[in-house]
Amino acid sequence: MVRPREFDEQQALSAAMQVFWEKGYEATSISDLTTRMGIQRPSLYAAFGGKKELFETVLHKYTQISLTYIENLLSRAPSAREAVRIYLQGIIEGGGGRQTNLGCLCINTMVELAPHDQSFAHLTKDYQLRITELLRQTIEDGIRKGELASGLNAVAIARALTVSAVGLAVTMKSAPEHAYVENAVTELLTLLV
Amino acid sequence: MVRPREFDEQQALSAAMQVFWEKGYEATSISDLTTRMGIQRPSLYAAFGGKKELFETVLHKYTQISLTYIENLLSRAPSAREAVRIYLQGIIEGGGGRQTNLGCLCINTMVELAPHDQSFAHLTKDYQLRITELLRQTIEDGIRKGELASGLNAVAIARALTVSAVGLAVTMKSAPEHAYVENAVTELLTLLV
DNA sequence: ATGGTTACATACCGATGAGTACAGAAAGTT
DNA sequence: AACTTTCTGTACTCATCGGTATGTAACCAT
Repeated sequence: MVRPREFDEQQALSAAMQVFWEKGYEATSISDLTTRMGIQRPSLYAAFGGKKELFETVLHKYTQISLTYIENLLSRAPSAREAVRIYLQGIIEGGGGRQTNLGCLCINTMVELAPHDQSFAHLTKDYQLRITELLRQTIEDGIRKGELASGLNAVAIARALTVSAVGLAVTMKSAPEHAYVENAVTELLTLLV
Repeated sequence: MVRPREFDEQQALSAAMQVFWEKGYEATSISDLTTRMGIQRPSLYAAFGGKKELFETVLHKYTQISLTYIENLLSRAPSAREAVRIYLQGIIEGGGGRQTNLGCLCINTMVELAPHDQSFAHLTKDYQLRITELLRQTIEDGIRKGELASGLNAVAIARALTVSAVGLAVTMKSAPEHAYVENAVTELLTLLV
């Protein structure tokens, strides 16, 4: 009813996302966050609860954005194979607000926090399953349209590609040779033949 | 010349490896280390330099052990395809001292530290390249022996499989369904057909 | 304009972080 | 047995951690 927030919550969340993305959860301090979010300490606690709660909110926002982005990417592609190629290529080149060598926030979280926190294990696993589901639909559409061989096991391929996409996102963090990852992607696409 | 160390350095390093493996670099404190290594704070600094130096030593030891283990695994398998299958299966089941849901220390490091530290980026990338090289040799041996089709692109397949192996190790950290990863591995093995 | 409420900003809290000084204990050498 | 050297263990430093108390400024309804 009185005195509205002076900062935009979504904008602050985006800033927090950037910081967690760059530094990881443990290495990010509250001071890092308040500086980049442009707000004061007590405001952070009042608006977002605390470091862990803020991170959960940030991660949730990230998965929403990321999955929507991937869904659009896949559905707008001219063919099933192109869809998968564009998706994997995007991981290499960092499309959709990604910075290549920072990988995927959700995958980073899977590595850092999933083994120690059940809720993060569940959240990150769920993210991965949703990607698999999107890929499965893309592949099945391709089969239905006659672009892909009817004998393909859409579920198995979607799972293999998801695992590979995770590996690709992680590999990017070590700044690999361009030819290395391009080559891997090309080979992975033969799963669709 | 006088008073030898009261602790075994290699044993202490193994203990430190365990801790870093479980908690990651940032989340591990010196107290965590000294407790599990069974030594006192100043002994740690005297013997290993400091947290970062200790971690570098630990990571070096880890890559040595891991690569030797993988090399043996691949070379002892009855066939090229079996070799790759056993390797990927090992990631799922946690062979060779691995604990499944902790993933691979070197891959964890790639995620946590590679983007912020050039030396770790190099070290982890090198680890990955060595695995690729081992896989390439295995595949080429298979082709030479007639187990695998002569038209296969050994380099590309080795790269794709390495990326997938990385993804698999990461995926394991979120405690996925057994069928999910088994399925993915089976599908990935079709790259060798 | 004013009262009641909420956000902001400074300054602080205890706990813990990495790293070290220093004294006492143990070993090899003579 | 005494001396020198190195390791061990306690206790400390200073910085920073996550989180909070408190006073002040800003807003809205009346």
